[in-house]
Amino acid sequence: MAKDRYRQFCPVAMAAEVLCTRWTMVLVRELVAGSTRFNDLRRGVPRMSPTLLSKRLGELEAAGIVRRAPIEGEPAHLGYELTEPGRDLAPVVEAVGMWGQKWVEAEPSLGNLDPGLLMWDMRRNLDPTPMPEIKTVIAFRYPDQPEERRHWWLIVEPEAEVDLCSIEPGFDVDLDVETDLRCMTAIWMGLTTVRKEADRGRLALTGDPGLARAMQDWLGLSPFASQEKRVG
Amino acid sequence: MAKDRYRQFCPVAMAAEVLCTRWTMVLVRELVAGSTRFNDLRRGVPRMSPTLLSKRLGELEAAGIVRRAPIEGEPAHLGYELTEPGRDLAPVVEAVGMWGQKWVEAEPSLGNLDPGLLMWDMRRNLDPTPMPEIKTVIAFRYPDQPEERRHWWLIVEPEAEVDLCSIEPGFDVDLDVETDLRCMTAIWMGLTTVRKEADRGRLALTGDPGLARAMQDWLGLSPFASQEKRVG
DNA sequence: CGGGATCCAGTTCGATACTG
DNA sequence: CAGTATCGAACTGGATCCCG
Repeated sequence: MAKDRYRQFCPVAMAAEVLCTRWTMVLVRELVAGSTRFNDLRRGVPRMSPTLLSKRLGELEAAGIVRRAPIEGEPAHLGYELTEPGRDLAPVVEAVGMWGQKWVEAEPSLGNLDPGLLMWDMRRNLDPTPMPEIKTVIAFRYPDQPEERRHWWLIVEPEAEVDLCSIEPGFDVDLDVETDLRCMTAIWMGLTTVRKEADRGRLALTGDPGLARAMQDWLGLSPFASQEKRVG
Repeated sequence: MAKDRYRQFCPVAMAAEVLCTRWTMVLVRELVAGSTRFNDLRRGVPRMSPTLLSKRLGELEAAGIVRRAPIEGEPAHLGYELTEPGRDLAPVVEAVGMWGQKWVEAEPSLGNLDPGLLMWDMRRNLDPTPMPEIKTVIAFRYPDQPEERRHWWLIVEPEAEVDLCSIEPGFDVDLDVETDLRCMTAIWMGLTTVRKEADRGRLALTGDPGLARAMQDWLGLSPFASQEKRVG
């Protein structure tokens, strides 16, 4: 099957041969979102086996979508970098995601909860602008989750990438967010808001009141949150 | 594998679960292009087994993308009709196709020649506006193709669907087009033009001179022909 | 002819373990 | 950190057959 694929000259078919194999679209989303290291990519597609991830990356490289390039600051390691054709896949990912947000029912999506994925996405989209310009630590607690996936910390420092930990980082916590994973995911997806859920008592904020009030602002939502759902 | 798929709440992943299984994107392209009958769909995805086509249509129905509906004029038969979510996949198909047209090299595409597919697509996009308002028959001959795929006829009648035959329809032919399949496909894809190929002697037009002159106009090109290629 | 169902062989994928 | 190795399970494609 590897050799004879759709055998259609149509560009949709030619593109689908590369893009519409299992996991590829999700992997491309990770790449477009900015991950370049093998293990960072793994965090974005945790259920994909490393074997298959490696294979898919090889296929994307062969298709000219990614290229191996030294990781910034670590010249010894090669990461996976999008080429120009690869970056140009952003509209494809966007179209797929917008369609999904609009037409896939919320219930099945919220059946696929994963705190690691959620926190990894939140880490990426967090907007420090409305936060104080000092190191800020936000703790998330999901009491409905098993012990090892229950506690997470986001560490925001001016002029640096946001850090995500799943083990106590040892710093003072500025804001503590306690909620169930489903609720936090729904907020992230734009299906509800911090205020609504706080008012309903499904989300508790403890600590810096200013930080608590601004949560909806610094919490960057999913890139697709702006698209209204039309179903379920 | 059928039950546990990506297990990600991300809309890209939820959409990809339905759209990015093998053949599905190509099938959706056919549906978006307007085919509704099982056997019309087959002509658009000739290398897909009927078993798999049937299965995929069932999945699309379960996903709310198509619905069974009586075929116009044939109430006894049920066709596959796009629902509103299904019609809303047009931007996704468009994004994928535009990317393919822009970034997939021409050479591999032109290695997937198929006269049946090409003629089926041409039938669909032919624009009768610049043609005389009477029944017009155009014959295509591909001398490089095996006997049974060599001759094709498009029959254009005012106020009717364009008809495609692969057996002599018995009507007078108004224009005869003789070329190789690769050349005709490249024209259809917007990689070259009727005039260029005629000048190079790779395409011969015999019959009604007006019809011949206007060929580039009535020959509707691929929906992606307007996107310039950036590679090979 | 339209619209499938069945069966079989060949691939691909997922889970887990392991290595440089 | 960055991948390979392995093996059973699931999926795909092709051929064939069926039914109204």
